Amino acid sequence: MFSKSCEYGLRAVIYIAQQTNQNVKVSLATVSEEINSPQAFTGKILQQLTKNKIVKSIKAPYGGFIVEPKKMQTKISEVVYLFDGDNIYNGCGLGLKQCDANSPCPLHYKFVEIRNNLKVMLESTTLQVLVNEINDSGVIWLKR
Amino acid sequence: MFSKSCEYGLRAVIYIAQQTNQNVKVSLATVSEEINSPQAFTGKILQQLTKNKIVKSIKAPYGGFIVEPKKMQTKISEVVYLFDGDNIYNGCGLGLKQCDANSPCPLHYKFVEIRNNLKVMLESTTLQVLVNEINDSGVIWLKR
DNA sequence: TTTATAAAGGATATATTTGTCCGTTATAAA
DNA sequence: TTTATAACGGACAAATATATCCTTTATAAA
Repeated sequence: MFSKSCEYGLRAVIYIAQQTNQNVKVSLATVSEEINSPQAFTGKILQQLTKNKIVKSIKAPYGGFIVEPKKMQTKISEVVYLFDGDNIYNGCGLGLKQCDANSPCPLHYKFVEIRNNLKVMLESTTLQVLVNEINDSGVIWLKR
Repeated sequence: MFSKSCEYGLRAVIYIAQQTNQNVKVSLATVSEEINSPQAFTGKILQQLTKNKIVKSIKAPYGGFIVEPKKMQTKISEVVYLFDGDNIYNGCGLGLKQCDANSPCPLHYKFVEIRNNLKVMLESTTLQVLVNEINDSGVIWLKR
């Protein structure tokens, strides 16, 4: 479904958001450990999230990553877009460049609903929403 | 969503099924031309479809590929499974190995419905269904 | 039986994704 | 001001996906 980069990116940002919500700043080492991802590669992922202002990095001793309050409104779709673009919910299921109601591929109409559900889900789910749900349930599963 | 191999595989098998339905046997050259895919690579794809009995190849002058009548009941999910496995509708959206109702990732429940819709769609759509729809609409868009 | 045709399949090439290594940079704390 | 820490970023490596080339094999038709 998503690329590895995107999966790691989503797990990382959700983890950081949840830790920020507990007033905890987390280092790369901690993130990669807690989401079970390769550390150096996760470093690159976090750089992308930082450049795009989705997370904030503190470059210093006792530094690390946080999600600033206003960025808790970040939609999951923005994170997905950063790593994988919008092909997953806007592209043709059979890989055609041009595929719409005017010249639909044989699976076009069957895909429309599914892809739209996915899009709506990704666009209606913010980091804050996920953090709240995690807080309510008490457990966070991001590493197995 | 799907790999290139899977996209080519789906386009190819749909095209061949539709041509078989018109009593036309098609060569690799024709298939790759009509679905706009690289010929040699498409050859490998067709070999996989042949080995898995989804299409039948006739290795001879004036040979080519057809979909045998009983294979018109092949589900799209079988083709997808052949190339991409079932991760797309059975795997965790965040890439966790273990993710279910007992230990759900933060997106688990939001994904359940979407992935299930996809699964149902792929499992309820047969080549015959698509060929009928193509025949009804009169046009087949598989190459742009 | 010979020949021409088209698929099969092995070897290889290219591109992209995933992943690592290591020196550089910023900065908090001593 | 010095030092230790943790992110940054460039170069490189490995794995996988995508794609090509060319020889071999099967067989229909002449």
